[in-house]
Amino acid sequence: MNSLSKISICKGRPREFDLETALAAALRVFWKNGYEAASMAELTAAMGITKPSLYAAFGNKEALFHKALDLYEREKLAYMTSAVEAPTARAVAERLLHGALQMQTSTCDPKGCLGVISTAACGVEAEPIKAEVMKRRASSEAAIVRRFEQAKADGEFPEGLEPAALVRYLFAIMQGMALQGGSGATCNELRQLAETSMAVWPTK
Amino acid sequence: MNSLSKISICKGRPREFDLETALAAALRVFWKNGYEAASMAELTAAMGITKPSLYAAFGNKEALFHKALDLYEREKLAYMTSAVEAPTARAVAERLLHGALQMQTSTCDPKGCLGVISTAACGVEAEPIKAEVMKRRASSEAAIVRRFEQAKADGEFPEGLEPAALVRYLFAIMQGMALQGGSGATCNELRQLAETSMAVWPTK
DNA sequence: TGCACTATATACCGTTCGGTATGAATAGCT
DNA sequence: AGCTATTCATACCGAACGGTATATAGTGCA
Repeated sequence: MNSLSKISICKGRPREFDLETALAAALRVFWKNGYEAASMAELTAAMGITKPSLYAAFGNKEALFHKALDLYEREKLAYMTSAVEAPTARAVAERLLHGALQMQTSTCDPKGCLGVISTAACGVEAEPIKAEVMKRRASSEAAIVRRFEQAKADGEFPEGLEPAALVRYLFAIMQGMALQGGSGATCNELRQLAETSMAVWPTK
Repeated sequence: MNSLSKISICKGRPREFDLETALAAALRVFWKNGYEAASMAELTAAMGITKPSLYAAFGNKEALFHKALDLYEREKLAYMTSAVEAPTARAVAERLLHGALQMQTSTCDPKGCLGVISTAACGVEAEPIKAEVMKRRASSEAAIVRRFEQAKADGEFPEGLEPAALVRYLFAIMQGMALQGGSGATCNELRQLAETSMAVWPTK
């Protein structure tokens, strides 16, 4: 009878662009300019679609940013979640700094960090964006803090070093690296920064 | 007779606002929102003057920002120039971190750092702003590098630590502190960050 | 074929942006 | 007083902003 087995789903005219490809293009624009400075005109130009298509497919500018942020976390911030699996706190820090360094020295991606850019400056209209990014960063930090508490229980840290403080310190370095990377620092300079950070990493 | 001792100078109608006060108000707006997100409407409202008065007194938005940046460096970044007078590299770092900490924990100033905010994200129109801020930061960094080279000659550093790399590392921490301060970190958290940084500072 | 549905392209919406023309108001100078 | 110079307040400029109405084009289904 009614054969709804076939995945017809869509009755109307099929869209002429690929959602993921367009989203990736949007991500690059947000990444390069930040949320507010990324105009709909530049976004649609980079995505190769018109404004009505964008709004039909992604909702509005803010919803588009959220989906781009999802893609960013999924593809570019994977090293953060995998870093906690390192055997020691020092190795965790090494993986994090190495991952951050690779992000900034990649030749095919924009410089800087989307998260850093989005929380640094914003007008009133971008406050919810900033809040969302801060929330996600907090959950990333929390995961590393838990890992470092384990490391402390394992006796990896000298006296008086709190895991939460050490994570904040480590994240500050990575944020500074992203900032310097976005401000034209060379690969060598950033590598020196990562190496210096590891050179002073506390040992028991 | 002709008493030109009095500072007459100007013939026309005297301006009804104080230049320095208005500039300080503008600085706070730029500091809070960044260059692009600070609209002329918000600036004039905070400064208590109208748009034509602003343009007559300061030129345009970009010139106003430059003058606000001058004020910022003069009043808020004085600790950077005085830090180099500290007796050791460690003391220099301590002063810098302490100064940065005080900036972020001040209750009467906006959070974050104007320099960090201005270099993090910007559209094409703010590129010259970003370039100017980067130039000024580079000169600040250069002064600290020179001081650390002296410290290295004095044998204050362990083997293999380059002054330039150490300065970049230190600035990354301060930039990260400014970012976290602008993202709602508490005073205690920022103090922990500064203390952790000093706790791991390299000793010979 | 004709209907229902969706994506497309163009042209437009109201608002806000940075920046100004204009005329009245207020001062010093002669 | 009268002239000149400068500031003030209002109202306005063209351009760009995020977002949409509308009409056309392309698909699956009956």
